[in-house]
Amino acid sequence: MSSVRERSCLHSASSARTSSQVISRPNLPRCETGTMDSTYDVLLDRLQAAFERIAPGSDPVLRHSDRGDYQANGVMSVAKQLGRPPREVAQELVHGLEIADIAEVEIAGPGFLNLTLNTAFLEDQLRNVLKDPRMGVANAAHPKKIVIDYSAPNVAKEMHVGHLRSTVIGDALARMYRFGGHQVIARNHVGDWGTNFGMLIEHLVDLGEQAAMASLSIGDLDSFYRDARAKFDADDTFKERSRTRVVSLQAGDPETRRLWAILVDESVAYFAEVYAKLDVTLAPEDIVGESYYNDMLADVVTDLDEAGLLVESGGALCVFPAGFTNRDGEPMPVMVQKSDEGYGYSTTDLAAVRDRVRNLGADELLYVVGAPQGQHLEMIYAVARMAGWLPDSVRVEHVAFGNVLGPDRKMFKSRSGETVKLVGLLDEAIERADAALATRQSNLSEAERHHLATQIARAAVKYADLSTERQRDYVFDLDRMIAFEGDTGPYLQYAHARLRSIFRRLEAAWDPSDVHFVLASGAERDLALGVLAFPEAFASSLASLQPHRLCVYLFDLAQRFTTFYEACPVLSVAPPLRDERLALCEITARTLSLGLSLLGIEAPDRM
RNA sequence: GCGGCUGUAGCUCAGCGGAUAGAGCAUCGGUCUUCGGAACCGAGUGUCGGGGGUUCAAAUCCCUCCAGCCGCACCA
Repeated sequence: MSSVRERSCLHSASSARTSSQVISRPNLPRCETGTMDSTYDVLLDRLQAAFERIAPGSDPVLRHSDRGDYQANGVMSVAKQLGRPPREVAQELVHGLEIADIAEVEIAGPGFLNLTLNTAFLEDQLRNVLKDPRMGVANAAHPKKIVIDYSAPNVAKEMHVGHLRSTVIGDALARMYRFGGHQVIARNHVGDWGTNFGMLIEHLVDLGEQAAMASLSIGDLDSFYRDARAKFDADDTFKERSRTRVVSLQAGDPETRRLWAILVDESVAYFAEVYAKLDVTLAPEDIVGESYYNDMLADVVTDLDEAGLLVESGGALCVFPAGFTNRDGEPMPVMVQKSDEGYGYSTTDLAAVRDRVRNLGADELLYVVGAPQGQHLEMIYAVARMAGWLPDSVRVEHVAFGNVLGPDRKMFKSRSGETVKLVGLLDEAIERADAALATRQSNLSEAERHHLATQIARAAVKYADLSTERQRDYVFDLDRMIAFEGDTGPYLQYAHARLRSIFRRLEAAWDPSDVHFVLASGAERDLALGVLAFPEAFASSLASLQPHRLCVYLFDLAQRFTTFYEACPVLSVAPPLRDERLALCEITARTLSLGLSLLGIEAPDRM
């Protein structure tokens, strides 16, 4: 029944954050170039050199630790491999480890290497970060071209919470890839083609162009679609007109195309409003909808035919990739041409793969699409590989995500059982943030307050979506996500605003180039270690295509800051110490701001 | 039936082969004449869905069972 392609599905579950251990990853992609090496990379280099001498190819398994700052867990497996006692191997490793200038090493337990970083080394790293706008993250040495398919709303249909997930996750990944030094090509695969357009265009004709445009331009897309659908189901004459209209559309009839363009233009203008409200980077030129591939479809089928892959089945032309069976155990088809000779979305998706690899030169294809599309995409990849359009050198990932659930833990629906409009949720979040701001004494103007409320609301909604592991479903709970305490976007913004406020109150100038880091207290040291872990968190988050890892890191950093903030006065202490603490604040503020920006979240200076 | 995802504290969730499983919320108790209290500190609770297996080491990998959600050709 639902007809327009629903790429971004609704539904899924979720999760939390914690202390620094979660940051560490084995085999992180190296930060290849840049003005400085990240703390993790420096440590890993030294350890790898020592491990290499004893067991070539072994992994030190470097992780954050609560026993030291870091721990290397690789000794035990190396010992096993060599058939020697682990402690003995650890001794030998430590003996050959050139690391005294950066850390102290202690062998513990069965053979763990606990590493405690020297203050002098931390100072070096902090000074580097202080003057590095990239906060220690290097640009990729080998930039790749990444095509990210995300958002994908449908023409003449409302954007709902499922589109929220695709849009927010896709946008965060796009920002992260760009920051990493890669070239991102965003592809907003808008549903602007297909049999539904017969009915939509006829409905437009019935309403009259002006009335239809008025209806669409106020964002009343759902009722437009619903009314068209109702007529289609109830009225055989209308149904017949719709079918005829589809044929005209596909035949390129100018008048039909003109009417179609009205629907597309009005919808695209509406999408642009939603994107602006969400503050996502998607631009009009990123919209490359299904219709774009229309002219390539016949060619796709021809290519498949020439490759000898086509099979006729029930009058339709299909490809049967190996390994996919239906509920009767029979092979499952990818139908590339229907029995009425029309094309379906599979053909469009194949054309898109071909276009993105062949014409755009993509090194990597990402599909930020709901989890239920998984099998479909797998089959598309399989056929594309069979056809030679998708070489092994091109990485393809389905960046799947779970559903957004309502309070009842079922698919998020309004009281009347309809899908929930995305703009409605955003507006409600803005209202709540605005009301909360209004209760605090502030000298903000109405306009300033509304702007701030919008920033907070976006942070609340986006962070709630991003901070959970993608594949899980999560419950959309506005109260929880907009709370200013706990693991929320507004909490992170607040931490940042407090930091900025310190600098506003700073009366005398301070010289960042002449700061000495003593890190005398635990809170200062913990904060320093926190900021220095940013490159790891970023690399891990990007490599796994899991923005929630960056969220977990930022929340941990914010907590380290507030602990520091309680324990360590900044402005009221004398210069050497004051400047050190100011520097820590400066680095922390910039790291929070940068990290949030990579998630598509703004960090206002005051709130 | 086949395939996919999920199952960790009262609730929402981190934990991606390592040492005593961690956060937030909620609860209880503290701090504070606030560099912005939208804060901080402390306390408690766990058959990591069950059962096998691999491993020096398993919430984590493999198998199996249970529960929930989702997908499986002419809609996209």
